Amino acid sequence: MNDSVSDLGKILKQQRINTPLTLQELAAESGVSSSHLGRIERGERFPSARILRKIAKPLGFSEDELFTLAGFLSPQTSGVAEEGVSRYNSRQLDPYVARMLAEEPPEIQRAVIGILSLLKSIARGISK
Amino acid sequence: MNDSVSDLGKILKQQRINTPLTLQELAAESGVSSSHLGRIERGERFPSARILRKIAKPLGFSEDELFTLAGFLSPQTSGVAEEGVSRYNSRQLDPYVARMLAEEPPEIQRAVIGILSLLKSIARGISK
DNA sequence: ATTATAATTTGCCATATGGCAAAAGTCAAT
DNA sequence: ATTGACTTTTGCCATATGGCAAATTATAAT
Repeated sequence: MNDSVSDLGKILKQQRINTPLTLQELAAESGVSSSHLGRIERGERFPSARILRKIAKPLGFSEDELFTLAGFLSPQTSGVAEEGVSRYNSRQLDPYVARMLAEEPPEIQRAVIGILSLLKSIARGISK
Repeated sequence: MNDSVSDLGKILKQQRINTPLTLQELAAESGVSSSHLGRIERGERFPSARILRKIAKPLGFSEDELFTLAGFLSPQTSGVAEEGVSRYNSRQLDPYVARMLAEEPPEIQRAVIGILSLLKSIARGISK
């Protein structure tokens, strides 16, 4: 299991909480049992494509997006030659992150960056 | 099992024969056992997303294409959902913000979103 | 036909998925 | 504290997936 996979549960939960929905409500809307959804969120089960597809709309994801997050689709273009390309491209913006941030108005988006650099400079100060 | 599902096997076999490849060769190239591939072709098993992804390239399919054939993706989704997405497409990601965030590793990017939603939920609590 | 070789199918099994119902937490209002 | 209404987690089980090795079935080549 790689990072993105173990993160999937967190992402799904965060999105559900944000929406906001309870597990039971999501279960009702998606047709997936709440117990299974719970296990998926805490990483005890990995959702199949069928399940992913069912929960996409209620959570406001596009199918592609969820599939990419789940590692079922490779990001963006099809046809990456090597599967052992182990290292994640760190110069890319996580699609989930992009989508979440895009929902915020521009001033909030920039404030987020401001806070981030503030935190980074604080961290730099501490580590010195 | 419905029609389209039982068709998938025929399609895959057709494509393999056309390529041309034997089951064993496809197995070698895809990393999926030939016995499993055989069962998939004759409809005794249904391929998971992981398996589909593995065999896509050797067979000359794009991932999207195979996923759509398998019924995992609804036909013609390219990131933009056709339905009630009013809440989401209204906004765009500031290019500057995108550039700054893209320089951070994925876990930081997601942490930023986590902090943002935390702040938002706190704010919601206050305003109530 | 007979053997050799490659290709496909089958038997068996280990593991993963996912649902249902019961148990365990949460939380507000007495 | 206790009740009652939700929400989440757990126990258990039925089913599906997928690999390995043996068995079967083509396909040639003497």
